[in-house]
Amino acid sequence: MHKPNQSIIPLTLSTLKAACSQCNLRELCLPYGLSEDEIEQIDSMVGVRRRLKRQQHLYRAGEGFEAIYAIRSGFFKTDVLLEDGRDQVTGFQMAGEILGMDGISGETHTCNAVALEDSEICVIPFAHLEHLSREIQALQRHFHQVMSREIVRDHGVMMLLGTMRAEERLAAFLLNLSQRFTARGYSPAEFHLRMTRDEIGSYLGLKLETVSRAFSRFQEDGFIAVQQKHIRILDIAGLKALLTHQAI
Amino acid sequence: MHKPNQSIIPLTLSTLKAACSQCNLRELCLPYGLSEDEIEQIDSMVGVRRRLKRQQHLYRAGEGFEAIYAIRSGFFKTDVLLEDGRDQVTGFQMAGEILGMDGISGETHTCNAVALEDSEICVIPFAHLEHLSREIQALQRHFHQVMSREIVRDHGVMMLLGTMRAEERLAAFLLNLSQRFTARGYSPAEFHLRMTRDEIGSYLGLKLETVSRAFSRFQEDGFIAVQQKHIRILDIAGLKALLTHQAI
DNA sequence: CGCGCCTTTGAAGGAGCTCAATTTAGGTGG
DNA sequence: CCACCTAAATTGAGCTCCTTCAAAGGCGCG
Repeated sequence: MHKPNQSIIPLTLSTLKAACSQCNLRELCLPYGLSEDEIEQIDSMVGVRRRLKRQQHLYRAGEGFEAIYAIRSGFFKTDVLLEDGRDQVTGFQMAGEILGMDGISGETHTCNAVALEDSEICVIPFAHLEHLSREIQALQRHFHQVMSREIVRDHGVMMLLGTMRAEERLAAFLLNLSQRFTARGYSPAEFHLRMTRDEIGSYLGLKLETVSRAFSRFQEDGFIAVQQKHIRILDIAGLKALLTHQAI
Repeated sequence: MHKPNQSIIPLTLSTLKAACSQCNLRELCLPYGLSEDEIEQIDSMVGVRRRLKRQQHLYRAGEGFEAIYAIRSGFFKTDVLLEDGRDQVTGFQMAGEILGMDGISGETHTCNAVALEDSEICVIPFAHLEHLSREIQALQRHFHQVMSREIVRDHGVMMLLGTMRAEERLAAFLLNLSQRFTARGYSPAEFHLRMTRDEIGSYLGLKLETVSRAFSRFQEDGFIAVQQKHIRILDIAGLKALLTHQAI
């Protein structure tokens, strides 16, 4: 069932134990206030870990759905394809976030998930998750919240795509990244983009040239310092003002 | 807790019995193959019905979340608001569809739900739903699928907003409505739009004038016949071709 | 029957796209 | 370790599709 080109970390006693109870991303993936007992059960829910190299697919649209995935380290994008070849990046995901929920509704995944850097994920067989969340109320609630959060996030993207101009979209994008990096203990102001201008553009409904121009404009205006994929935010308030002070 | 201007249909024994087991939308709301016993349990999950008049809010962004809602009859829109006043319609919902899942992630709803015609909804207290889906596996699975379907739908809208030109967006919109009306036993080719050009435009990321022009263009080209809110699709294949034969 | 809201249509303007050329960075093999 | 090579990013110029602004027409509701 697993791809030969994806390295599987076998479930020894020690890696098993480490699955969730030892994981420093626990507060991102799991609810608070679980008992020792419950955490042990959840540990056993995580089937295997899997490492992916940059540009490897975690899953593809059309593949059978069996599990969802928690990102332990690394960075992903998800995208959907139209028959005529057009595609759209639907999201960028980082450590502690969940991938694969698009597959629950049908038998198969509806989008592709691709690692944008070498990454490690925890495989959570979905049948097992459903079984456990019938037993552990906090887990059930948490999973529902994770799915709902994805819906709310999508609404935000729809708002961005539907009503914002190019520079507002990019500002919103940068602020969102900054906030998520911060939540993971990284600098809010300085980070490396894992994706290309083209991928940013696809996500934001813009062409890569427009993204590039907006970056340059932000730099001229002193909001950020850009050097290729390296971003330093110099004026967070300024970026936020771009969003609220609606330019029509 | 309920709004004084919303009529509540009290839960008498007869309305209760009618809740799901007698409902002709059952196959849209609920999984197949439930036992008599399970359906009875689910019947009891539906708290009350509520009628809403055109333009009434079912819930508003910021209101506490307590229940999700199944549309028994009528038509709704959901929209999100930005601080600066811009808003975006995130969806149109019809009979058999579920509203309110945006509220699960936090304590409160994140969007507004407004009836676009006189409607009737079933209130499903969320705590009750979670309780029951811990007992009835098919219900649990079904609810997960409903949430996942919403995520997949949102991805489709993102694709539409991110990559399609105006006429493609409108064609996709009409085809989607047609397909959903068909699934409900209505004509695939002839229907009344419940929303204004402005609301369609908001949903599609276009201005109302652009929507109007695209309607006129479709009529000129013989794809549809429009008279205000009344739509008759004359050439479904033509509309579909607009989507796949990517212009550019 | 009149008023307001929704819709349609026209004309001009602009934001972002397309096409194209150049620069830069990162990876690879000698 | 350096030179090469290719993919990614930047920047410019012209164009296009959608928006904006404006005015007129139509439908529904009180």
